[in-house]
Amino acid sequence: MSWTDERVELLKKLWADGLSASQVAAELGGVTRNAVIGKVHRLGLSGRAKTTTSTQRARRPRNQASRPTRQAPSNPAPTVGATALKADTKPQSAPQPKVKEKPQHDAVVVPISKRASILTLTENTCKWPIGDPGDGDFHFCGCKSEAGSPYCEYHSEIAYQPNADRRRKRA
DNA sequence: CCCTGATTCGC
DNA sequence: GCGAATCAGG
Repeated sequence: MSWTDERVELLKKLWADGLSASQVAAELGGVTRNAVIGKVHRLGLSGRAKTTTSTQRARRPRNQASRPTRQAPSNPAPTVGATALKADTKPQSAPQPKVKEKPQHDAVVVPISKRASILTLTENTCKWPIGDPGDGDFHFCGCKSEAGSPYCEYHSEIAYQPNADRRRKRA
């Protein structure tokens, strides 16, 4: 994937918009965050606002040339539907409503939607829709989602909530 | 451990 | 020029 002008434009736009390199990479598709960062640097727009402008990082000392030939990780191709939000309920491990409440630290915070756009969604971002589709204010949760789940911790519970009354007289 | 960007270097 | 590897900080 070469950097076309449009690609670069979008890159700059997203970068300037405050999106992280990984976000931009996920949006662009076909590129890793490293590629994005590299490109950003080459373009000369590093450090848009504030970054780890502290220490000088550690420059490559040397002897890194001995790198095995493993630069082809075969792109797994992201599956972020950039058009329709298909309900890919694919709980491979059967989402059993376990009662093992795990009070780790704090309560599950949620109402903090990152206003994630359809493009910023990745494999590990909560795809919980917020707002009305079609409405300009429609967005997604965007929080960190559990591995294998399209939603974050909070929304997963809602999504996989066991039916309340299933004693519907089934034929 | 997850993420972030930064830098260097082989291609 | 490009991007992986690696680093370093949060």
